[in-house]
Amino acid sequence: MKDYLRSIIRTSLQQFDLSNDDIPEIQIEKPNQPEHGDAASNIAMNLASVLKMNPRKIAEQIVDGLDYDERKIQAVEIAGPGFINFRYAENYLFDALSNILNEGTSFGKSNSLGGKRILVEFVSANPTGPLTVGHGRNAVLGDTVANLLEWTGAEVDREYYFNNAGRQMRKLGESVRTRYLQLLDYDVELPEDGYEGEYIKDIAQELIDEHSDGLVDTEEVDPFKDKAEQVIFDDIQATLKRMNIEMDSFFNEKEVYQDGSINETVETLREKDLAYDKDGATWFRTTKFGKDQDTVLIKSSGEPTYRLPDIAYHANKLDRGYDQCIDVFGADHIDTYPDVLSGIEALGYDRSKVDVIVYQFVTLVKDGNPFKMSTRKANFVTLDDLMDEVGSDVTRFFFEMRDPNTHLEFDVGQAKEAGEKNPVFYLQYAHARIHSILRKIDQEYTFDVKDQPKLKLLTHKSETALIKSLLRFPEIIQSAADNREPHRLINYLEDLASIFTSFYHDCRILGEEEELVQARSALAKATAQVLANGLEILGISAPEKM
RNA sequence: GCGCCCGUAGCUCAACUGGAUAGAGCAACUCCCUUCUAAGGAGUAGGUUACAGGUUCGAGUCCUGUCGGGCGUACCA
Repeated sequence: MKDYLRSIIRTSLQQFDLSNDDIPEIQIEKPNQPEHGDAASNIAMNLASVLKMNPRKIAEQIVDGLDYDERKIQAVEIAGPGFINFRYAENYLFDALSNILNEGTSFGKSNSLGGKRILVEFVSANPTGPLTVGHGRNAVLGDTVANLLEWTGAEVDREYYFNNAGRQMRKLGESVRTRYLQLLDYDVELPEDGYEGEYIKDIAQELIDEHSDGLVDTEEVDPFKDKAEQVIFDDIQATLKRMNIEMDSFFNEKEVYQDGSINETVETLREKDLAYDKDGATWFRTTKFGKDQDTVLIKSSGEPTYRLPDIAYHANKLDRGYDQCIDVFGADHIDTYPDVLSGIEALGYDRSKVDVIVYQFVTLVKDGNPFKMSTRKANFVTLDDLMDEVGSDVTRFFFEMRDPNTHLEFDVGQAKEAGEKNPVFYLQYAHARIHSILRKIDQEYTFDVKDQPKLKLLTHKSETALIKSLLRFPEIIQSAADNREPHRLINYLEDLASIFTSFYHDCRILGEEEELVQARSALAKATAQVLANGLEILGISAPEKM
């Protein structure tokens, strides 16, 4: 419909002497006030300075030149400083409703990203401990954005990038070894900066179950580290699965070392004079890309910093033929990704193919005070704990309902309480209510399948409002996907559920004239479908009974 | 010090990328279950959109400055 409005406005604009450059994007939006119609354009105001005319005058001329289909548009009005307001025709609404019922589980899907292959990289937590609520925002955001992109036609792969080498993993192995020895009554102390979590003891216990005291004399950390990695990864995957997240691939940082691309990357940068040696280290000329300082790629110890494998990894992604790579990470990485972009640009890739979703940190509040989480110090709240308390639907919803770009406060003490009266139930409840009615209709009525519902009977203002809300669904998905902002979908679904509830109170279904029962049940069914499709994208269940 | 993000009702957050009278949910108060699920509904109250300027037909949204909070600013990841 928006496209249709844009096209007829564009046609009418031909009466003005305007070059294409002078015509701004034609914006169509839904007015806040119902009296202002179903759709509005501010085009006349935008053209006022170009045409040097009074915007209302421009609006009048545009409207005079509008050639619109009366089966779609019932009325066009000019209001305020020069808004052009459109009212949809009833027939259009009925056609749209019938279209929703026909499309069913695919209603809302589009092909705007058709043919595009997109890689979404998210979670990417190193296997040093269980996933915490801090990771939760990343995990849910990444998965939901991936779902949104799939609904707009893209072919999406989900990837988890990790590093099982390096200092932190070594500390982890040492910590397991210490706990192992302690469980066997040896008097040893946890190393400095060791991992203090209870889960380390569990891993040590597993080693005892498998090897008894056979590892007591093992000096190398590897057997402990490898066991820890395996146990922790199993745990992480179980947590993800519980949250309805399934990765397509896991990428070990080690791969970019083994296939030589680390070296290639450095060599290429050297050839282009973007890398050089100084003080025993290898530096990346990030000053060429607008930074204040150059950045170390390889430390004087010979060990690369994380930036180098990051650059090689992103090049690897693009080599795999993705049209777009999306990274999801927290605000603490905000200063590092420009280096990665500069790096792949230097290697000859198109940096616009890498897109980054930065989300702000989750602030944990316990007993009214904020506190810092640290995996190493074991003061964290795991996602599993959270799901034990409130379930996975509430957990996902919680991370999806807020703008990624704002700080999110999470009160542990109120988690369960919030779980009991969480807005997610409002959506699920509306869905369950509809199915309850549909079950009763199934029992009490037998509509002839060939008998199309007489949608023309749906003229109550609550019915009209509900239909109008339903048909916005596809454009909501589009904007949520384009902006990588799942909370837009949540806001919409809450609004829809609220409009449905008004309909539910104003318009009875059971016990009315049979034709009206059929028409209203069709409307209810379409509503349930949209709620279910929306919840599907959010990775949240849509129960038929509650 | 410098860079990025945030500041909206008592609390947690929206506001369709600059639109018309800034909205929900909790919490508070008043009502509504002989009616398809009360996990619901109707209503009351609650605001100088941190502050000060600026840009224009129009600013919560854009620009400048101030204040407050978060995160960075490593040869850590």
